[in-house]
Amino acid sequence: MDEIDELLSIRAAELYYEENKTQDEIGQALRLTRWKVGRLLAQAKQRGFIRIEILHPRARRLPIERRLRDERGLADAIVVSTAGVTSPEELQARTAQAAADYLTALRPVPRTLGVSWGRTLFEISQHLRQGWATGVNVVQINGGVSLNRRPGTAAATAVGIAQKGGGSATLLPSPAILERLETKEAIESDRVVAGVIELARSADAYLFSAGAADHSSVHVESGYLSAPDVDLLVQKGAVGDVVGRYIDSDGNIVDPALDARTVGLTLDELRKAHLAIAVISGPGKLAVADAVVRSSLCSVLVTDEATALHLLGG
Amino acid sequence: MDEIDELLSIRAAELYYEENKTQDEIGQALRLTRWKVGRLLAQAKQRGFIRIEILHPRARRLPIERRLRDERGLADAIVVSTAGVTSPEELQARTAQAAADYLTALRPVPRTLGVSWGRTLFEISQHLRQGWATGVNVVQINGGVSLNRRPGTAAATAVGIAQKGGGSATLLPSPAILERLETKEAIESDRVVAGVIELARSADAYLFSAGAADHSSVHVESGYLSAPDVDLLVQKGAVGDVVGRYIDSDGNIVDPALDARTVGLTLDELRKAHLAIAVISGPGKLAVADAVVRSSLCSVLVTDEATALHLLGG
DNA sequence: GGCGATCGTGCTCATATGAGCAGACGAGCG
DNA sequence: CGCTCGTCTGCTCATATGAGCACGATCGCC
Repeated sequence: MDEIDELLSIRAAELYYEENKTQDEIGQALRLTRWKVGRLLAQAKQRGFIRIEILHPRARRLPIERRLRDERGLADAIVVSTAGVTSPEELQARTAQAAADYLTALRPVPRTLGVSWGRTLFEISQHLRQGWATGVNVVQINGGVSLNRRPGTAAATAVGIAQKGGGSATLLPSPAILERLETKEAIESDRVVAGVIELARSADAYLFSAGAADHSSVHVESGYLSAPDVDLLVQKGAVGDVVGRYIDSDGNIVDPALDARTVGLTLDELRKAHLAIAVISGPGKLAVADAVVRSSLCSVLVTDEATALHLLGG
Repeated sequence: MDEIDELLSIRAAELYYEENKTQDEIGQALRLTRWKVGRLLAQAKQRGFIRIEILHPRARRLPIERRLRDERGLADAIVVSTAGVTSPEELQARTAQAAADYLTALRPVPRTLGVSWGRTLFEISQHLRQGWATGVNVVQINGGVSLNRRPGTAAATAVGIAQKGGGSATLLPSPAILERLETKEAIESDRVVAGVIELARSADAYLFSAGAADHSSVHVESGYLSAPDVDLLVQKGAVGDVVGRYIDSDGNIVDPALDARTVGLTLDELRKAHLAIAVISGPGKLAVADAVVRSSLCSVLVTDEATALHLLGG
């Protein structure tokens, strides 16, 4: 297209989209036939001169979702729009809302839902509506109730999701990571704990997030790991954690010894699940998000536009 | 509209604009009639959820132009889009291009065009195409050839516009501002100078910019005024200058004594013109732009979107 | 509880738009 | 010089969309 046509297509686009004239009227104004106008508009679109944005906190990006499904082999993907986002909190809220919406619309409704805990999960629980489901029982899939500095967040998450969904919550009464392997094995052989883990294994669906491998991690905040511990993990290639288990960029366990002291479902159990919903968003989690998707830890991903584009761009 | 309809309208908009489904298909997907879908889309537009932007350096904002004409009484207005602008230089270039386009499309073609000089005018001269008109003679409307540090800019502007328009340029061989009133009167009574000014008065159209009242002014740069002079003018209420004459926010001359020493067309002569095209853009010129429009110094304004919205918002 | 006002709904019909096609035009080549 | 090929143009026709209308539900008011 030469410059004259390019300019005409811009003039046509202005009249069409900003002044909502018909293509015929534009044709008269610019001394073109209406078919020429239609073609100019089509070219303007195709060449990317026209950008249509949907400005709404609940807006999604369906074309990106499709690409994620097709190119990254996900069963489903939910991508929230970042248009008009001003703060990290807003991004987090939008993603949590989208996850809550996805859960609410999920069919068939899971009878048992396995959940992890953390900031993201807690926010999802808050965005769920009272009565989002009827009779959904919730079970924790990794430990972490007791040592939390902000007590009750882990429990509140599971209980909140269950209560709003008209079911009950089953907590996993165990720390996330234990100091000694023996203690971990002893705890796992406890009848109650073993029962909870068994229940978690039988869940119809899992909902979890992933943490970045840095000092802002809930594991550091909760006291399960120290800042130097995390530095060491990063040195070994860790990009983040999923249900308390640190993985590298290929989704492999970074520190098997540490992993053996971590209570809850294993990553392979997650991988075998029919429905594993990961909710991961924010610029700090690009690497983990990629690792999770690359290693098929989730079948469904809820994320933001920027993260999604990163997953597709690499 | 309740929340459920709001969400539906967003879903519909996603399917319509991002997935280009027909309203009928969307109706089937969301279990709505196609008429309902059409109404949801109309509401989404009307409530501002849908934003359509035209991303092109030559794109204009016609609705804003219309409002400027209607609400600020301009004969015509050209508003360039700021979408995708990354630097002040780009904004300047877009505005200059728009002014050049406007001149080129101007009918009837002016036989004599009065021009001021400065950074903006120079850039317009560069954006004009060879042969933008045939036989347009250009005359300077205010003094300022000699003292310029970057010599020749003022002359190059007028000469460039004339040469590309197949005409000749008439320069005003005088400083912009003289130190003594007597000198100014002597210069104006010179046969050549008086002849040029007489020619300028008879021009069919005027093209000029406006300067902000600060130290970045070309008058400071050219040595006609010192920084403290400008500070004093600001103290007296100056918001900027037009053809070398400093005005307050109502368009009145700030310092009559200084004005009497300024060579060129007077502001009232500009106001009486049939066609006075002001080209003013950039965040530093909001106040002058407002003063120029408020006091009818121009009949046509070429500006950027942000400045235009400022003119409408106050 | 009856009644009108108001709103939302799904229709009919007119209009706007896009797909596909036949002819015109011009560039490149034998 | 004439041919062919590809591109662009303006058409026909099918489809998508929007305006306007009649109906029924809902609500407030008496």
